[in-house]
Amino acid sequence: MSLNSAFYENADPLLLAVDCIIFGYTPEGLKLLLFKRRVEPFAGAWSLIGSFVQRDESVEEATSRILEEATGLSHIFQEELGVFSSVNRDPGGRVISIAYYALVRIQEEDADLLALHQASWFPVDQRPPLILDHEAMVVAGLDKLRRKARYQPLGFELLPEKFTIPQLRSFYEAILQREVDQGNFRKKILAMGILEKLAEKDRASSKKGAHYYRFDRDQYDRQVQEGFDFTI
Amino acid sequence: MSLNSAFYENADPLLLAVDCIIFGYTPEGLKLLLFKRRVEPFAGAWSLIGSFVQRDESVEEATSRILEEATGLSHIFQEELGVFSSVNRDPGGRVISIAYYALVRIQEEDADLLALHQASWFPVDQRPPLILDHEAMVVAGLDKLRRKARYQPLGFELLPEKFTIPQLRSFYEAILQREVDQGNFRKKILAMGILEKLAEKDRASSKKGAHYYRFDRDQYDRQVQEGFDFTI
DNA sequence: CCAAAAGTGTTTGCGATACACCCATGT
DNA sequence: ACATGGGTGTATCGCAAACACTTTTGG
Repeated sequence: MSLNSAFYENADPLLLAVDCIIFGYTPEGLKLLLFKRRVEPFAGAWSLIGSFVQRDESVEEATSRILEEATGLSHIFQEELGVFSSVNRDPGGRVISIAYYALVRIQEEDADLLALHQASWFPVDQRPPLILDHEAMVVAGLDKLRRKARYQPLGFELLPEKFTIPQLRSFYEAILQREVDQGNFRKKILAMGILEKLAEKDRASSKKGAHYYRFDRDQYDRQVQEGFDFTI
Repeated sequence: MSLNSAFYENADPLLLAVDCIIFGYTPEGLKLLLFKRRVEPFAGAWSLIGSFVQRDESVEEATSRILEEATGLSHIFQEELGVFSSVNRDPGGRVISIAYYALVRIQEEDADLLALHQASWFPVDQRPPLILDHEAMVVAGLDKLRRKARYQPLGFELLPEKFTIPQLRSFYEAILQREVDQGNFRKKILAMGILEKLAEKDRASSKKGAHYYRFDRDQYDRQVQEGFDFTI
């Protein structure tokens, strides 16, 4: 170890956890993936999914591990939200938690896994009471998602691979919580040059049918390189 | 303890630290407060100031404690920057660090304390090599400060209580790293209605003299309440 | 009276908003 | 043929950017 390990040995060891706010989206609105807690205290209550950070992994790796265990998906969008560290936040022990939010396409996760974990998608504004300070985490996550979606292309993590302009507009109406003008939205988003138009049309919601588009991440990255601003 | 304490007892305890990126500002530009490290490994090298989080304090409290110990000031602006948790980031032990950035008025801190801690202010673009991953923390802090100062009134934490419009403009030129038009800047910032004009003038930098102003936080908070956007 | 910085006024152009209008098609 | 949602075009307003101009005062 080090030449002066007393410095390290005199420090208080703590438990460090990660809790994940997993967001999804359907045409009905934003959703939140919640889990029935299995351990005391508060066994049986609704909770975010979480885990302790292990000695041999970084916090990001712990988050990826948790997300993959819970949904069966890897490479999920994840970003740190904040540290929750009140001394008495967890009656079970002195645990400091790093909250992450994650974005998943609701169709893609493994239904059996969700059942196994006793997990359910809730509309964000109809969420049940949550354990510990998880409600505060969700509020912070919602706030961050709503702010950030305005100037970063987070929506494309939540929508299906293929989507129509009206669907994308509905998503932003849900996020921004206000109406968005059809024509202006279409012109603006297409002018960015980051959507690839597909031949296929969606005929489910109108007789004329709406063209499907796909997010072109390479093009987006190139635009950003040139100082382009995504803001909706 | 809990009914199922095995859940907690089987977890790996870790050391949690806080490291502070302390920014200051002088007319010459942005400054960074660095410290000579006293303990091995890397004793004698330049470092951010930090400390382990103790069992009986939150991470925010630990940060305030560190900042007060280092500068003699309380109620310093502080905000979390990110978690640094690579498994091998610290050869001294398995330490996960939460980086905070803090903003102080350079005149106000206690000079004796700085000497006691072997601390010095460095121009941000002339900083020495730093221990561990502190260089990455500084880069992240600079990035966050530069982004955030554009749409949050962080500048007023760094400038003296009283400042002139030209001084404020110089600050934003340093932050944004580009020239800012005099006339337009003055009109915009005054139109926000968050500056209080003082009778006194600064005659140091011109014969005509420039009026001093003071940031009116109450007015700012009221404006924000009404959906006002600060963006420079 | 002139240089130098503070401070004011004027013009211009682009982008956001509002909204009118045209298109395609299943019933 | 018409209702319905997709898609296009156009007028307007506000505001940021550029920049010319006026003010003040010490040397």
